[in-house]
Amino acid sequence: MIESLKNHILRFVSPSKKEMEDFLNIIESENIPAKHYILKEGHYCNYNHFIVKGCFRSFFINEKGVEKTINFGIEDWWLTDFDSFMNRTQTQLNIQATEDATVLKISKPNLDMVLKSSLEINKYFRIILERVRIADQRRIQYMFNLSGEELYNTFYEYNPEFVQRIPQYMLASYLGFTPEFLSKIRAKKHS
Amino acid sequence: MIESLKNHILRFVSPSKKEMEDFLNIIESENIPAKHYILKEGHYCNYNHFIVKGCFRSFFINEKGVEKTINFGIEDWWLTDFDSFMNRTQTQLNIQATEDATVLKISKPNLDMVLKSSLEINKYFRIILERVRIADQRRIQYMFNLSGEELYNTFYEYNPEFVQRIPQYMLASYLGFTPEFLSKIRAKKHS
DNA sequence: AGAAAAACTTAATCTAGATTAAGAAATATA
DNA sequence: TATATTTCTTAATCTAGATTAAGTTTTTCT
Repeated sequence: MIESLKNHILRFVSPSKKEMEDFLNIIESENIPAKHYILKEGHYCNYNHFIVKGCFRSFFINEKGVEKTINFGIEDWWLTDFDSFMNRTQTQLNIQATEDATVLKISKPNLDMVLKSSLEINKYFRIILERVRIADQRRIQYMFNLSGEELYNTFYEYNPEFVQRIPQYMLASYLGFTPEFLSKIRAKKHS
Repeated sequence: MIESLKNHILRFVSPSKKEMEDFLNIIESENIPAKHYILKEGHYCNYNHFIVKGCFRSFFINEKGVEKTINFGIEDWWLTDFDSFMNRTQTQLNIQATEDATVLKISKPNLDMVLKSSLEINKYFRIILERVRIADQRRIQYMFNLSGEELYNTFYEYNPEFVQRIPQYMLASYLGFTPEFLSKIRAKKHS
């Protein structure tokens, strides 16, 4: 199971045997049943999670009580609230499994320890973050420039299988509009 | 002038004398007059830029010909199109100085060379990217949850001096609405 | 200093998407 | 296999912000 993380690392960097072992040794694993949380508003985010199997969403609840989904995570993604994790602040986010899931996780002190001295693990996280940055920028660009309907069509085009995997109201929330509006879009599309 | 980059690095990491020198040695510098570009749509983004003095905006031009500002950069920020820079693809972005500016810049091959072996410089960019990630996530969260008026007020609250520094139409574009709407907000506020 | 260009304002009209509400399907649970 | 819960749909009404267009103010350049 830890193999999936090992393989992911090897896709990007080439640690020595010792470097890899030192890193994998401080990884913990956990099974999360569907609908359970790995992070809840008001708590401290103590782990960065690598998703081995399953799907998660991170969302916050606004002042009107509406859930706003800001990210999804699936297999081979790292998921955390960086703000809370790095700055040791209380999180405003909830991270919930949308289906039965397995994660590997690493605590802040353990991660700090490895990052203090391991060149390749630093490289690994730097590269991951570069890719995340590209994805975030692209998302911001889309949000600015596309209508709701275009956002849905674009998302569907690039992630057809994923759309089947989650309830529509979560996708609507992620794309920045209401579930009712998503229904409208789909009705239009299939007519 | 390269002192400002050196100081920035020392705020986050502790390279050896040699590590710092090797890095600073491959940095180039450039003065950019107001309105000039350091990146233009269709070109390859060959540099990551560290802003010593001045202000830049990165924007793309949509199919209707409207400029959409997706980022600003000021003193002590790194600015590039990561997608183009990392993946060696043609950029869709323009990066323009909004006032006379000075940048330090590093080419992709030179940066790759340093990152291959320097632990501290890898750490440095990893930490920068973690902070960028936090900012991006916060921005997405705001964009989802705040009205145009709230976005402006929040931005103004946290960056009062910066609002004076750029034309309003750029800020409107960055916040995701039209300059006319920003005028409306301000008229309301000052009445 | 004067002309041209760039930036900002105001106001009327229009529209994408929100809101509200009610019912229908689908899924989970006993 | 019935009941409860969750998810999805439809439709009427409403609103934040876009669009268009014209005029004004500010900045830049010669």
